[in-house]
Amino acid sequence: MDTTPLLRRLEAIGAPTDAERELLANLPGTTKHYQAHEDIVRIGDRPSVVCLMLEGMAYRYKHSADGKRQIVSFHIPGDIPDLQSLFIEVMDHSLGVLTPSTIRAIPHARMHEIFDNFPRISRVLWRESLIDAAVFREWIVLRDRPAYVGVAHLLCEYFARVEAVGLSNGNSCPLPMTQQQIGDALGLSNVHVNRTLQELRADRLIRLEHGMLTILNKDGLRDAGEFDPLYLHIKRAA
Amino acid sequence: MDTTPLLRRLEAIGAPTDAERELLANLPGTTKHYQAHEDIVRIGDRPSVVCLMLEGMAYRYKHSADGKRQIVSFHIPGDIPDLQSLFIEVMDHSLGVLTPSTIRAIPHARMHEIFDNFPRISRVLWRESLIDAAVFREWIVLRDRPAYVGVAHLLCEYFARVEAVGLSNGNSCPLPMTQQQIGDALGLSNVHVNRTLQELRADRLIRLEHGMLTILNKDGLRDAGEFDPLYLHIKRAA
DNA sequence: CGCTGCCTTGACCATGATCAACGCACGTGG
DNA sequence: CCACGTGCGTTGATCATGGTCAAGGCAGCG
Repeated sequence: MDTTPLLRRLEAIGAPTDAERELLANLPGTTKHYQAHEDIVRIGDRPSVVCLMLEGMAYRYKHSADGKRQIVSFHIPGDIPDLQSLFIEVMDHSLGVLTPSTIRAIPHARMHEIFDNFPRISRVLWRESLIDAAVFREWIVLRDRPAYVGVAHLLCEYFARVEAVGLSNGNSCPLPMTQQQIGDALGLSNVHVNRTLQELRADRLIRLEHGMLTILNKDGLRDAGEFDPLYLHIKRAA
Repeated sequence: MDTTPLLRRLEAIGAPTDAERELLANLPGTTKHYQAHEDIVRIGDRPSVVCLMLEGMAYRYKHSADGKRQIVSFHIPGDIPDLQSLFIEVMDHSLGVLTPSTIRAIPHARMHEIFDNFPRISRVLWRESLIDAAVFREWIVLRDRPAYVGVAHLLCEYFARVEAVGLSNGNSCPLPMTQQQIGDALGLSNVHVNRTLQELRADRLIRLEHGMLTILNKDGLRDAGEFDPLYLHIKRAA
């Protein structure tokens, strides 16, 4: 079980103890694999486990009344996208995977034991859930910005998060979402996302081929996306 | 110090112990008053206290790059709008009040002591912060719906939350926001909010006068706003 | 009694949706 | 090895929701 991404977050808060490292290396629960487009939990479910992402990419979504899929977040290794199920019985949204993914399903009771025995882990996860909320706030604001800003911002945020868990390579990282899915996240049509990405390419800010994103001009993309990473509250290990 | 709204939430989770009631009646910290439009904390601040709303109404906001105010949440008595400052050093948004308000400023250290001594309070507040996030998710989706739906939804949500802490009166409650502020929350212009409210009135769904909202047709407003309160996870005391 | 903030109305305009069609790459089976 | 199917990206044409600008009304308050 590769829990490196989660360990990185713990390291950013402070040096993990041996007991904490031991815990992460031997997390209780069972490892599961999902095919692309499968759902992990659905709205209305009452889960008894939480999912730690080990590999792949997941997203949370709802459907609006007219049937459109609305993506509210993307999740990468190290995230626990359904942590809320520990404290809230019924799911108010669904969680699916974009790419073939591996997760660790940890029973709620085990998580509560971990909270009792490792208060620092509990604090890190509470903090993570508050950052989750900070990202939602940012997306609320994003939905009022023009498409060019929104797409650029999404790419900046995504890259920053992927980089923070060590899954980027220089200025490149995998970008497994389709243009349709980017649109579902930003409230744009796939057609308009396409045109916007073309603009970003024409402006020499990004390259996008074979599911790989390369940022050609980091400052330019940041400015285009009005991106200030403060709200991600990313800490780097000392 | 009237902590009835907060007590209601504790009651909804389970019968509070005498010690818990005692704690709520004598929360540490200092009581403060704010004038309408004053800010409690600002983006970039590093607060050393959290604010429990006792009276009035607050809101969290950011400014987008073009200078527009973007409201990301409204807060009513019983809320702790800046709970995140306990775990995240720097504020990534601002918190202000809409109406003259009374809050209890509780030092972070006191809050952490409470968490250590009253684990159930800690769980309730973690749960609250997750519901906070659920509301943000709903607002993300809302910003992709037509104005008529958005405004109706906002009113449904607001009324449900106010009712849950016992501050409504039948189908009426105070609605202290201006149309401009409703627009800042939904990403609409004040002009369009005005026209949308007129439609809702013409459709006999609401009455709105002297800062009081009256819901004339609850089912109708719910349908108009595509409102399903599941995401608020409101529990009622048994 | 006059300000000031908020609500209201009208005219015009732009961003991005929708609809429709085509291209293109990759995977699968004949 | 090629033919076909399918999912995704791309392009063009038309349209609508809601923004912007500008002006007036109205109520509460000093």
